[in-house]
Amino acid sequence: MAATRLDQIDRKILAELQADGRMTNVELAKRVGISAPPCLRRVRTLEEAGYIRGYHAKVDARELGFEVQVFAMVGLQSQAEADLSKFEQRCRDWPLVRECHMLNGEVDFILKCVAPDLSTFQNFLTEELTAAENVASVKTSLVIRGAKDEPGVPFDVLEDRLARNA
Amino acid sequence: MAATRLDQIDRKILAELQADGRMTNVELAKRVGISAPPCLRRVRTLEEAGYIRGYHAKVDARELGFEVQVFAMVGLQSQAEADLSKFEQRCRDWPLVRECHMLNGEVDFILKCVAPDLSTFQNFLTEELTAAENVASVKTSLVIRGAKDEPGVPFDVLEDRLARNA
DNA sequence: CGTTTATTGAAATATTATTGCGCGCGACTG
DNA sequence: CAGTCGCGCGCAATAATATTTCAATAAACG
Repeated sequence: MAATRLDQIDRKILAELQADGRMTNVELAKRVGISAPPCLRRVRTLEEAGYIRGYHAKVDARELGFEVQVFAMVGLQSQAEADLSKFEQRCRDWPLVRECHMLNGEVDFILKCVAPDLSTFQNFLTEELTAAENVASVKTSLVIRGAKDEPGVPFDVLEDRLARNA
Repeated sequence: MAATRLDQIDRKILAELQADGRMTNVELAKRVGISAPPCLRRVRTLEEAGYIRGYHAKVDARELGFEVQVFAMVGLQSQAEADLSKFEQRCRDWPLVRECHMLNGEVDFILKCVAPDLSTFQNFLTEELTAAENVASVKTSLVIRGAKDEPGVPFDVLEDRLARNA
C-alpha cells in the first residue's frame, strides 16, 4: 500500500487533521511530536500528494432546513462506459445529489440525496432522476435517523495493520 | 426552517467554510463582506448553535491502503427501539463501519464500510456483522468507483428557495 | 423621542504561519 | 573507515492571522 511511503508522524498528522481539520499547526506539531515548521511542510506535502483531498466544515443539513435525506439505488439500461460516464456527469450536475457511487451487483449506482422536504425530493425523483436518459429503475429509501457519520479512514485499524506487518 | 434565523451573511459563511474549512478568518471576512472580528464571532456562534458540526480533513482512504469500500444493507429481526439502538451502538464500535443510517422500507440500515482488502471485509462481514445479534439479513455491494462525494448542503438550492419565499 | 440592545469596525495585542538557515544524522563512496 | 552528500530537523526572525477591547452606530422598544 502507498501508506508505506508515510512514516508514523505523517499518519498521525492525517489522523489528527481528519479529527479536527482546523487545528492550528502549532497544536498539530505538539501532538505529533515535532516542531512547527517541519510539521507544516509535511502537511503541505500530504496535501500535494493527494492524501488530503481538502478541508470542509461539516454543516448540519437538517438545521438548514434540508429535512429529507434519501438513498437512491439506480439501475441503468446500458452499462457501456460512455453511458455510465454520462450518468455520473448528470449526478454531478444535480445539486440534490451529494454522493454518487458506482456499485457491483444488480444495482448500478447508489446516490445520497438531500432535499428541503418530501415533495421537493419527489419532484426531483419523478421529473429528473427517473426521467433521465438511460435510467431503468430507481429504488429509494428515506433516512429515518443517522447513527454514525464519520467518513474517512479508521487510523487505529491502519496502525494495527502496519504493526502486524512489521 | 431554522435557516430563517440566519441572515445572508451567515449562510455565506457556512457555504464558504463547507467549501474550504481551513480558510483564514480574514479571507472569509473579505468574501462575506464584513470585517474580521464580527466574522469570527459569527463563526463561533454558528459552531455553538450546531450549524457547524466540526471540521475535517478529507483523507483519501484508497491512498492509505483502504482499497475496498462497501455499502451494506442490513435487515434486523426486531425493530424494537432497544434493539435498534443496540445495533447502532455496535456500528459505532466497529471501526470499519464509517456511516450508519436507519432507513424506511424493507431494509433497516445502510452501512458504509471501508477495508484494506476484500478478505478483511469478508472476515468482518461473516464474523462480525452477519454474526451479530438480531441481524437477519445483509446484502453488500462493492463500490467500483466514486463519481461524486460532496456531503453537506447545496447552498445554491437553499438560496433559491429563500429568494422564492421572500 | 430616549433608552436599551445588538452589532459593527478600528486599533491594539496575542498567536500562529511561514521563511531562512545552520546543524546533525544516516547513506552512499572512494 | 573518513569524507561528503542529501534529507529533515529545529531555532530564530518575520509576516500574517486571530482575538480582545472598546467606542460608535443602527435598529428595537416602550
